[in-house]
Amino acid sequence: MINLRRPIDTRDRALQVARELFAERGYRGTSLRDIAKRIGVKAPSLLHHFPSKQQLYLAVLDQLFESVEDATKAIVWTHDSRQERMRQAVADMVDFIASHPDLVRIMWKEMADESGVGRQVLKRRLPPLFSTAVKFIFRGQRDGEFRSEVDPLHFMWGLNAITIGYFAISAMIQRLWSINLLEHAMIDRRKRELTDMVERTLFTF
Amino acid sequence: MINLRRPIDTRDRALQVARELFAERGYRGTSLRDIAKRIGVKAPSLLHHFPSKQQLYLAVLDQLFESVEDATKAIVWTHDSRQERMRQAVADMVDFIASHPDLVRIMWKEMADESGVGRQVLKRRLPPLFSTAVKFIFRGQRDGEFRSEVDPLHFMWGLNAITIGYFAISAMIQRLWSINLLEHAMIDRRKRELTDMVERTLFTF
DNA sequence: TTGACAGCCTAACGGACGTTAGATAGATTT
DNA sequence: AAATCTATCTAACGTCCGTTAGGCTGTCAA
Repeated sequence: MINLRRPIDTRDRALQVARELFAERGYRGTSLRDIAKRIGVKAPSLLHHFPSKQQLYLAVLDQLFESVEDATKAIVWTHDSRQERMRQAVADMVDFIASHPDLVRIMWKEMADESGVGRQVLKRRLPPLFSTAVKFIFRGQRDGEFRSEVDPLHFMWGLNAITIGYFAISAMIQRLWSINLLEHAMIDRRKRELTDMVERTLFTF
Repeated sequence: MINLRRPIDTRDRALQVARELFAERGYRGTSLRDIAKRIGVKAPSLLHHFPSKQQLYLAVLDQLFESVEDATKAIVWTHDSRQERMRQAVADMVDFIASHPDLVRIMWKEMADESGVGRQVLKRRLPPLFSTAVKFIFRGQRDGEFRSEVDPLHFMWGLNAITIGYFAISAMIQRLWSINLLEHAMIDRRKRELTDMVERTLFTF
């Protein structure tokens, strides 16, 4: 009989499908059998590639954080003013988030969940991301480009809520108002709204 | 033997404990046995008061929406300018949310979840709440108090994310930065930040 | 006084889940 | 050619879950 198995594929497909399902239904709402079925494989086969369901989830989470960290690194190195770089960062952030809808939903579920499986991963990988942004804002304040009465960390928590949180509920908005926040026009509008907000609350003029 | 049972209590206690646990661990992460144990009762006894776990959850959700609707009604009827009423509404909203931490977390989980049990409840009760706010902003725009280039519905989604979303992750912030967002000083700060933001992005001066 | 009922209990059912054991078959290495 | 390894399978185990059946007991109305 012809060999229909493509060994290396299964692991990658598992990561991809797991990401989709975890984003949609959460960790507890997704069974290994669900993931396996969508790949066209039986559940125990997944445990050949990952030691447990929990480890599979953590692998997904790690992959997401890596793409976030890559995106973050890509933002920082330009020679514009800090105000211009901030504007650009917000726009890039929206683009990135909009093109990774699964990421936003998993990340947000993990942040909002108290009994989350990924607590350790968040504890390790989230503070450095915020720290980078906080330092950036702090330097801007020192140089008089950003308002000094703004608390950088609080500002970032708010910005986090209004970008990630905003898109995390896009599925509900689609259901209730039949408006797709991930559409091109909507993303552009959101970019403008957020940039405006950041300019008005953070920038000195 | 003395009768230690206080019949009416159990139902109320169940609603209260269920609200706490659903907020903390989500619908799927909370079992009837968990809820029952915390009340000091066995699981099947809960089904004497509620026909199923799902109905218990929906009862919790209904209760939450009622308190939100009550709070909303309390805001509207003053005779100040719309700008002043908006400022007041934001402050009241923060106070309300901070004093109902369970509400925020359940509501947010429900909004972010695609397979949520409470979809129907949200579909019925969320749009009217937003509609009230949207009409208010719309009238303010007509009278020149609010910027006309702001889209009221988008603005409200953003405001929703930055208030509810912000507090929904307070447990994580406590864990990662040892800062309690629900403390008095933090709530006041948040009130000021949000009022500032709303003034700067929505108000005409 | 008695019968209905409310509120709890124990026991257990059926199903879903994560996981393990062990077999099989093709690919790779020796 | 033989041995080993890799990726899958089937079968099943133990656990947890929501829910049901049925029994007990104290309360209260007729």
